[in-house]
Amino acid sequence: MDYLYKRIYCKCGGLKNRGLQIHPNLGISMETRKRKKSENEKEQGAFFGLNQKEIEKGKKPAIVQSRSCPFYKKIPGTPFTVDAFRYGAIEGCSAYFLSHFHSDHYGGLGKRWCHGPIYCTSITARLLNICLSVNKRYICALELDKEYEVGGVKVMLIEANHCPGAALIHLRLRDGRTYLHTGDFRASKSMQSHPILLSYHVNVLYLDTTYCNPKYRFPSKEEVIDFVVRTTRKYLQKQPKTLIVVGAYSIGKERVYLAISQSLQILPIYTDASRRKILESFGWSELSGRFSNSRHSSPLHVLPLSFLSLENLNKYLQTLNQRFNAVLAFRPTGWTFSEATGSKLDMIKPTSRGSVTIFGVPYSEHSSFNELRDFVKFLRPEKIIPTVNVSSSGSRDKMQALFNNWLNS
DNA sequence: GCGATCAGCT
DNA sequence: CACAGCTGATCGC
Repeated sequence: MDYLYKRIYCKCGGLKNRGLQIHPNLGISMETRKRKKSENEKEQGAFFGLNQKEIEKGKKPAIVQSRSCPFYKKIPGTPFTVDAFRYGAIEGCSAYFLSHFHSDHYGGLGKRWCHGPIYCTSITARLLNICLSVNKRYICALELDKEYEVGGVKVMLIEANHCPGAALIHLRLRDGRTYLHTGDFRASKSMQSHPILLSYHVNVLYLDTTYCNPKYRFPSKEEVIDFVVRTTRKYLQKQPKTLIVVGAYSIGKERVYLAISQSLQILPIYTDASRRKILESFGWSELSGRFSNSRHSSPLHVLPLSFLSLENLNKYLQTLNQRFNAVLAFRPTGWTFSEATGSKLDMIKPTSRGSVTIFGVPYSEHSSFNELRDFVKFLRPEKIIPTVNVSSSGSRDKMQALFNNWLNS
């Protein structure tokens, strides 16, 4: 058991950052590395800030130090960047915003960060300290829904409905212009009643366009949670000695297991020490009060998503010697290929073998296509700068055509 | 050995 | 598929 546990999901903090400080001498050696052939290599190079010479030589932006910060991470007219920590010191940037604590956004942060103050929510601030050992003197925690002045700009962080600590960044410049950077977010109707979004017209919107394609339709979080709870109840009725497992990678998806714990009164939630420490740092009493140290006495376990295979879960079940005789696992992923919409959730077919059953559920922490469209139509910004799916001109053009359509109808 | 990075993978 | 990592290889120190 210990072997399985340590090897598969307890590696020194499990959730620790792998990407750290840029090294000044990483240059030449990287060029020898294998590279993926790409048709629009040249175009990508230009987009990601390689100079023309480098592009003509066929260089990819593999060298961190020579790769410059893409334009969409810089906020014009301000000394700010957003989620830009992997480019060393950025010229003209005196305040580095971090929208939320996921590695593709905080990449480059670590104990040696020294390029300037990092502005984020208090949950994200605690995670920077706990997980990445970022020097406290660089961390500036801002409360949600409170206006601050930073470098002559009025700043407000707004709940992003993504992972814990994720924020939208609302900026009001001295010249009267208003910008909104969504970081990663899931747009919702309730966001549309936020006072600051109702008070100021947004000139430029930096938008999380992860699912900016009509094929991305999925149910609300509430519908998925309801499905998970109903399914759990059904399995427990049939087999009371079922172990419930919820997969998760770093932070995010907490509501899924919290809802199971709350609605089924199977109080204790078991997870490993490193994840527990992180979850407790959120300061959510309804969650922190439910943890158990004992794998054997808790019927609800939170395990790394990568661990959720039929084989692993079957082994895991064996290690809990007789306490449980079946496993019901949920794999909350952004989007499932199966066309599971709100009304079709019950059509989701699990994979199962022996006494292990795994359900993939479309619990998304990004906006669906329709949610994105409704949010943009509500804001009616003059300009939209997508921050995701920007590496190919094809997808950029497609998105721009959609934006034009939304704003002109 | 250790930290940092990337391609490849899921 | 796409998310948000994880793994192994490799490099510099």
